[in-house]
This record gives sequence, C-alpha cells and structure tokens, in this order.
Amino acid sequence: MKLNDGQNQAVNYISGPCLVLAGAGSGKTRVITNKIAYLVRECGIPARQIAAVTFTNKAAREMKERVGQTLGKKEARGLKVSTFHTMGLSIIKSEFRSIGIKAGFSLFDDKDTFSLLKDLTEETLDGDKEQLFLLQSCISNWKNDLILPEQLQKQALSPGEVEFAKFYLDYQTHLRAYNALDFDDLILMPTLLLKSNETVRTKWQNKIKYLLVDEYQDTNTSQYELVRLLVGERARFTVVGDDDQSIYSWRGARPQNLVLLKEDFPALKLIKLEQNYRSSGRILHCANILIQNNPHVFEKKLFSELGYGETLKIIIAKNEEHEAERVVAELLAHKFMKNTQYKDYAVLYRGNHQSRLFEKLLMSNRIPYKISGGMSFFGRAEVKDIMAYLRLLVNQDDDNALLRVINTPTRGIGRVTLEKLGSFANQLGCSIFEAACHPQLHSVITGKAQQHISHFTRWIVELSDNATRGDGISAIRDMIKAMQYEEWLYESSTSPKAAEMAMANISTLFGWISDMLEGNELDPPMTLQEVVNRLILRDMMERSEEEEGADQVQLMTLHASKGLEFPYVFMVGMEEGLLPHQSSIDENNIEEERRLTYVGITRAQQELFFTLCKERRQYGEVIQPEPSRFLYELPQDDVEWEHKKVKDSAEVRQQKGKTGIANLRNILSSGK
DNA sequence: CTGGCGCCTATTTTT
DNA sequence: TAGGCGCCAG
Repeated sequence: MKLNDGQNQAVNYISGPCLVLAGAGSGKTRVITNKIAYLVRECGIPARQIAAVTFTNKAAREMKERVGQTLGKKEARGLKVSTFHTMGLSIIKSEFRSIGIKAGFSLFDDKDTFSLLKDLTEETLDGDKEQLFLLQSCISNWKNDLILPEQLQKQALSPGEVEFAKFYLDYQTHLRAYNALDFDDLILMPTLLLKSNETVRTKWQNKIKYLLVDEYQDTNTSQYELVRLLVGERARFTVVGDDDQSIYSWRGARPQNLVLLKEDFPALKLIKLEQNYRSSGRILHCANILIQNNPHVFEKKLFSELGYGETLKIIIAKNEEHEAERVVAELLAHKFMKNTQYKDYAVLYRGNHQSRLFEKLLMSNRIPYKISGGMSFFGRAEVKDIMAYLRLLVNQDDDNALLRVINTPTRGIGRVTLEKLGSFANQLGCSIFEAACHPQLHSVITGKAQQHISHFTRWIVELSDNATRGDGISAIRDMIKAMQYEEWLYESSTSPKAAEMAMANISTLFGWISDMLEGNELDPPMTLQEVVNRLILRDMMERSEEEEGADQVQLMTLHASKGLEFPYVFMVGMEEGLLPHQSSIDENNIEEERRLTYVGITRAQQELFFTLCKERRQYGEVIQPEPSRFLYELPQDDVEWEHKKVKDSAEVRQQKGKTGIANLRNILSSGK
C-alpha cells in the first residue's frame, strides 16, 4: 500500500519540528514506522540515535514489531522504542549518581506508595482511605506539574494543603531512605536533571538525534518538559496526536500541550491526516458532526472512501436486563445473517460495572467473550511474594518488600518484633533492613527474635550476592528451594490445587525472568535489577498467544477501546448520567465525554449500534434516564431510532439543541 | 470447601 | 439497593 499525500508529507518532513494531527484511523502507526525507516535509510541517521515514545507498553511493543518488519532486524538494531516511563528509567539508570540515588534503586508501584503514605500519616489521617487516595493523587499531580515539596511550601496554601505539602516532603524523604522511586519520579527526575545540568542535557541531546512521540495529546506537563529538553534547540522531532481523542485529562494529560507546541516552536510544521481507512462514510460523518460541538484549535475533518454504509441504529430497551438481551439477540441474528465471527463484535461501555449483565447473558448463551482490563496476574499473592523477594535482593532498603517477605514463609519474626524493629529504624532514620543489621540491634530486640532476624539478613545478603553476580535465574530457583516456599504453599493453601496453580504462576514468572535475563535478537540481556524494575512497570509479553486470535466477543470500557477497531460495535448505556457521566455533567465537563463518545464511534468499521434503557436501577432506586444528548447531536438522517415517534424525537432534539449550544457557549467563555 | 454474615461502595486507569 | 469481598465457623 502506498502512502497518501498527507502521510508522505509527514514521513518526509524532517527539517524541523513537526506536528502530525492524525485523526482516528488515519494510519498514524504507518506514518511513524515509515518515518523511522525514512530517517534510517534516506537520512542516514543510525537507528540507535532515534527514539520513539509511546504511553503503553503494548503500543511500544507493537511499534517495535512494525518497525522490525519495515526495516528488518539489522537496520532496526538499537532503535529506542519505549514508553515515557521506560525512557525515564533508562536515563535515571545511567545518571543515577547525579540524581542522588544509589544503584539498585527500587520502583514503587501505587500499592507501595499507598502503603507508605498510610504509614506516614497514621496519626493524622488514621487510615482514612478517601483522604489517602486524595493525598496520593495530589502528590502525583504535583510531581506531574514539576512542583517540588520545597517550592510548594513557599506558596500560599490553605491549611489542608499545608498539611498535604508536609506529607509530600515526608514522603519524598522516605522514598530516598528506601532508595526507591515512584512512577512519577521516572519522568520528574530526568526532567529536573536535564533542566539543571547542561552537561547531561547535551549528552542526551546528542544521544537522541530524532525523537518521535505518539499520542502526544496525552502528555502531561512533566512529559512535555522532558520532550522539550531532549530535543533542545535543534528541535528535530515529530509528535503525533489528535486533540479529539484526548480522554485522559482526569489523569493529568494536558491536551493544551498541542497549543503550547506551536508557541514554543514557532517553526512547527503542521500536517493533518484526514483520510480515514477504517470506517464507513456514514460513521465518520456522524463522528465529525458530533465532535464539531467541541471547540477546536486545529480544524480537522475526516473522510473515507469506503462507501457510505448502513444507518446507525439506536436500540431502546426497557431496562438493563432487556438491554443486554437485545444486544445479544441482535448480535446473534447479525452474526447468522452475515456469517461473521464473534471477534468482529465489540460491546463498549462507560463504566466497568456495566459489563456485568452482558457477561452474564453471554455466558448463559454460551457465547465466547473477553472482558479486557484487569490483569490479575500481578495481584496473585504468590507472584507478589516472589516479586518482593526479588526486590529485596536488588535493594535491601525496600521496606515494603521486606515487610512482605520477612515472615513469609514463617520465620518466627512476629508482629511485636517487627513493631520494635520498625520504631528502631524510625529512630535511626534508616530502612528496616539497615536497622536489622545495626550493631545496636540487641538493645531493642534480644534472644531468639534477634537470632531469627540476623539469620534472615545474612541469608538475604548472601542470596543477593549470588543473584547479582552469577547466574541470576538459578540463584532465584535456589532461593525458592532454600526457603521451602513450595512446601509452605502446600501447607498454607486451602487446597493442593491452589498450591499447584500458585506454583504454575511462579514458573510463568520465572519464564519471563529468564527470557529477560538472557535477552534475544531484539532486546539485549538485562541485569536482575533491570528485570525487576521492568516487571514492576508491567513491561512484559502479557498473555500474548493465549487469547490473541481467539474468536470472542470483545467487552471493554470506552477508554480501553482507544486505538482498537472492530467491524461491528455496540455502544451501550447511551443515557444522560452515564454518557455523559453524571459527575461530568455536574462539573460541566462534557467536552471530554463527547470525545469519549467520538472515540467509541470511530472504533466501528462497518456498523454501529447504540443502546439505551428507559429504566435503570441506580443506587437502589429506579430512574428513568433521558437518552444521551450525544445521540441528538448526531445527524438524524443517519441514525434510526427504534420504535420512537418521529415527533417525539424532533421535540427533544430541539430542546437538547438549545441546551447544547448554551453549554458550548459556557465552555467557550469559561475556557478563555 | 462452603455458606453466611457484615462491611463497603457505586467513572474512566497506565506506568 | 445490590453485588463483591473478606472473614469466620462448620
């Protein structure tokens, strides 16, 4: 397949900063992969000096694969394709001295940070979950906005904020003591370093001759700053994005970064990709009309040459059960008529809880389905245990890891001992492991408990030496044997079966670890520390083969559907209060909900069905929701309302139209 | 392993 | 209100 004009332009323009506004289904992945190939082949830039950044590991993996296909393994060697976080991690890895952390640092995931915050605020917040979550997200937001605790304390704050700012400082201090970084640090630290240290900055600017960023509309402040620092004055980069698909602002994404880019790089070349290769003309027309209700910085209009296609159908159900029944019935009839496969269908919804009834009904009809989201592998106790051991081997100051494993399997180190040990560590201002090795330990803990502790610490140190020096994987296997973990599993599990499953999970984990330690053609071998950190970032093959090509109906949230496509799509729960969600209505933030709807619509290739209920149970009571305003925003000639009086819909349309415009005005005036 | 009781929570989630 | 989950007893 040849590239179209826009795509060609986007690939060939390399003389300056470049923004590719890539509409849904316009072939942006092709552009990125072809551009990388172009840079290597035509411009003679070695692959190792090109970096491509994505948001998810899945996207990175896919891009790597596609480039490998286009360029061939030889030419693609050394190409850096990674997520923002992995890229940050690799900068930190080579610059950790300048950042002020020790080698062998740990990564804390959000469970770890939560438990750390819980400990730090025990007296003040007393485990108040809501407050803790709030605190956690505040800290994350501050970090994403490049605000440090010291700066925060200088700002005028409300009493509540003052308290939180203090926790933030405390939190950072403790992270340092544990020699640990959280996910946000993976961006924040490199950004601060590159900003303040010219030598390092120049070094990395020379290392990365060309930078590509995918899903640019999802970048937050610190990520954009990192991009700016990396590209420097030369500004040799391409970012690809679509402001209409920005659906993560609730998580810190700043779609305004698209505008900033134009201001920060006046020479910015703007290229629009408007030809869609995915959907029928009618589906696109509906999407275009809908999204026109949002204000735009860059105007964009998608078109398609795939024919106009079927009318979009709006199915009206009595209640939720009926809605699920209707979808299943419609799907089966459709499948029979068109002789399609289950995997050609997707059911998209706003909130995870909506999946339940569909799942129930699909199951009772023996229809294979897959609900995406929720990868529970790393939630398994045994996997967490082993991961904690590995973390401890790499970094003994990782208190979370230590606390998890110090008495698993049972080693006679009970709660009382741990409390003493904990307060001793607090007193010394060091990690628990350090405290456990402290010569004065006997002043706090004596007798058997002390013996158990020093036995444990010696064992860990020895293991750690073995694992880092010699053959990593066999050292780990030895470790499992030495602590009789398997026996302990069989004893402590409720059934032998459960223990067997647990062991199977552990061998899966071991498989990944040894693969990563050994490396392959595309990925170089890693050290144990690298492996552990990668696993915490969940950067692995996931269950790729298992269900990849399986013939299953796809169920997922609208958020999870971004980037995917399906021949036939059901968007369910098209009701005021659900889509747009009530909280978004309350906060007058329906633009993002409209984009979410836009994302959903543009997933469909051939046919699109909407469903809604006349009645729905909510918090115990039965409500009668209005059809979603977005349904009225669609061109009514292209949609077909099921048994609904024409007059009726026209009336409501008019009403809705008014409020829609009023809202838009509000948004426009409040936005500026 | 199972059933029952009581508690919690109802928007999206990656790294 | 209902469903999910953890905990405990049998």
